[in-house]
Amino acid sequence: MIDLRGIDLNLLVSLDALLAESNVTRAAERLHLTQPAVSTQLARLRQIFGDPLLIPAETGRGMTRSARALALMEPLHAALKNLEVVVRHQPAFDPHSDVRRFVIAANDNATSVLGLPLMERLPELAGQGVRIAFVVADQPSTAERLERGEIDLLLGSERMIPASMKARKLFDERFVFVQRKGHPRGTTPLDLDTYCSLKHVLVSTSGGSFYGFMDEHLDALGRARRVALSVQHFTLVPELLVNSDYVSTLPSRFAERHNKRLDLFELPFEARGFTLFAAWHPRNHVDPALVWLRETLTDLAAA
DNA sequence: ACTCCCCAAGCTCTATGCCG
DNA sequence: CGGCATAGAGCTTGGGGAGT
Repeated sequence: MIDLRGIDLNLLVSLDALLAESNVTRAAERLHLTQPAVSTQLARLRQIFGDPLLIPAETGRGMTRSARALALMEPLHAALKNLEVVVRHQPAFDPHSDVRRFVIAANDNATSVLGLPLMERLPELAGQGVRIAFVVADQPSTAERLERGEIDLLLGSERMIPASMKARKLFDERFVFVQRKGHPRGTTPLDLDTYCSLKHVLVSTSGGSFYGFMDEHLDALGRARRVALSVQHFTLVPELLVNSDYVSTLPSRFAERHNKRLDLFELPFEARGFTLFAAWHPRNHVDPALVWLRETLTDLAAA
């Protein structure tokens, strides 16, 4: 049972403006009310919360948010935004004028192939108000963080997507073989014997493993390769390869981003690829800001 | 169920006090 | 002086109770 007796929800809208402005007069302008009206609202809010919320600064100019006020800012704003979505169903999102922070969880492959293009093009796609934080998708807490609203969007392959989330396919991915430009192997097409004889760098996103998808495929063929190094981050591999004779097997889009320094070859055996998805909490399905973000990423994935 | 009326609440504005 | 708080007067709005 939700009990909000005695609380005028419009007061919370005023509080949202007060906390954003830290200034009664400017909050009043924003709310299309007079300064005394908002001042009395602030007095009522102080009563309700049992906290000064805004404290007049020592200098006599400006006000400072109390600790309680600071803690309230984000959740209150998010709650009011959610409420607006429910009530109005579709408040428009304008990336060029609206203020919004997005948190995207992804491994460094997805961050490289989708995040970097997004970051590079952000200045033309959105205004100063749109900021994006990329965070590591660390299973299994990702699902909980999506649930709590700490993460807006998860980029990952099918096995990373919690069943309770909505998801959209971004693209199919396949693996390619990579070696540095000028590698002593030469640039002829790769055969299975050569592949197995080279020293491989494996990306183990869970960390520490020397046995990956490719090794499963080789197993099935009754073959094996030499995995000399295991790293947890895709982004380390190009640097490692250009300064050595190590080779690797990488997702093709990631490899293409480094084609100035690395040569790409088809694998000498059939290897299963994967599909990259964007996933989000069902409550955000109609949030226009997240609809925009998903559309933008889908466009970039298709480009 | 509907209408009418009263009252409380909250808005407006102006004026003014207070504080650094 | 700038900015917030408060007071008083007048107005509108909406809820609740009483009467039909």
